[in-house]
Amino acid sequence: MDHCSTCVVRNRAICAALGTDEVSLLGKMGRHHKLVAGQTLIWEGEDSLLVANVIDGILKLSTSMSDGREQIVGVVYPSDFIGRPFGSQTQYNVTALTDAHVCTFSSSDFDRFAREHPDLEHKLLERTLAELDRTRRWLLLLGRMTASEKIANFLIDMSERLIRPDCSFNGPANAFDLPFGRQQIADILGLTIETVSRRLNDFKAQGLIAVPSRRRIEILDRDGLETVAENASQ
Amino acid sequence: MDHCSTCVVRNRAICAALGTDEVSLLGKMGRHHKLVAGQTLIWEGEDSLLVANVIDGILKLSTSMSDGREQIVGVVYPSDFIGRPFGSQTQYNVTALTDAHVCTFSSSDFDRFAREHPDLEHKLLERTLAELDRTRRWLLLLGRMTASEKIANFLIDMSERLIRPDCSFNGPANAFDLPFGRQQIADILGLTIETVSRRLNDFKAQGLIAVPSRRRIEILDRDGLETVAENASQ
DNA sequence: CGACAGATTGACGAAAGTCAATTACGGTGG
DNA sequence: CCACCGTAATTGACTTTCGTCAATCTGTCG
Repeated sequence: MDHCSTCVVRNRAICAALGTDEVSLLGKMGRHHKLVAGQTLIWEGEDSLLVANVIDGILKLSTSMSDGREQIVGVVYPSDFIGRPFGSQTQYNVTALTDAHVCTFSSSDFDRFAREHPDLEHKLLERTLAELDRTRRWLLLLGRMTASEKIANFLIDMSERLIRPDCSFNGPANAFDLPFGRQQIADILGLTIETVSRRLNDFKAQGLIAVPSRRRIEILDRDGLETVAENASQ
Repeated sequence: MDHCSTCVVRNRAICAALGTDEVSLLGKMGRHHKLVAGQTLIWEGEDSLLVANVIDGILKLSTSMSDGREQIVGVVYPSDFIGRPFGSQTQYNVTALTDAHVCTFSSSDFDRFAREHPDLEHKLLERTLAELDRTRRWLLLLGRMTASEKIANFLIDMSERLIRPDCSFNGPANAFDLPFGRQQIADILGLTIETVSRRLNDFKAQGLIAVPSRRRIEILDRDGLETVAENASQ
């Protein structure tokens, strides 16, 4: 009955702030959910009714305009936290990119529990601060970088963040599968799929990367890619 | 000696989470600082040595690329909190846009104090979550909006956020002074000063706004401006 | 093997950037 | 109070980048 004791993210999710007794208290409030790829867990603008831990899978946070233009504003991985505690509305959609498992809590239950457990709130604060830093760096990418710079930075970022069956050290990977299609890459970088496709081919032609299949990326010249990421003109 | 008891932001800054005794403890750790317009308080990439409350004035948070391109990633007003607690590095510059007063704390002192005062951390968490929401909405603006849409949204945002000698209710202002020059507006919106200038003139020509002096904006047709903000094509 | 979504490629257009010249504001000092 | 100066902002001509639309290709899966 107590899923937490066997939970694969027990020591990496915010639950790591809690002792055995407390985590089982929290666990009793939580519900396991399976999501299929493409399924939306939380809708933009709806009342903030639930928060969740990601157990397995990858999800996107996105906002869109009335005419359909979309911007992905965050990507979450196993052990990451989802939702807006202490707030009335969630400002973005949360959608599974792959099949996923999440552990959901009612917002009000979670908020109450968190207020009674400062260590949990502290963990949440550290995560939120880190996410804010990351998001602010993304502003520079969206506001000031060219398409080539955006894509180079994106690839480097992915090579450092994917491959996280955590634990054992593994530096930046030079070959990996993206969990995104071209449209999603475009929605992350503020570009169109055509531009993403063209610039990727440029990189291929320059020998910086190889793209053996749709979602697979192999970085052949990391230094070169990093040069493009800093300053496309060099 | 105890500045806190007379502090104008005592009840709006994160200090509002603390009782009289605790705030005076915190106050003993704080240092008053005057900044002149243009002065940088924290440099991007340097060790995170201090955090601060803004007492008076407006400051920008910004990052830049090696060739000088700059993106403003945040703007802070009186009662707002500055800096990166619980972290090793600050990821952006903090620079005064106007003459300003801040109340600074050594990061390590503040971190220790915060961990001992859950209510303070909670306040900080709520602020950080709100700032993250705001920053994520900014991603949509930078990634997916046209210049006209960006500027219309910016003006509406400003009309709602300025005019905060707080307290007394005052809805969105239809006339206000921007605390930014054209270059700074460009650095917020990911544009050039020329484009900002041209689109502002378009709005003037359409009778949406008036620009009686360099930094003054008068919104003449808020509905029209909101229409442009949502969808420039309408 | 074939169908279909996803990705690529090409031709074209539009939006924003660049560079350069001009104008206007706002502060200073006479 | 007015003239002057320097910075900031505007304006114009031109270029570049990226987006749009349409056609084609490809790999994934039934």
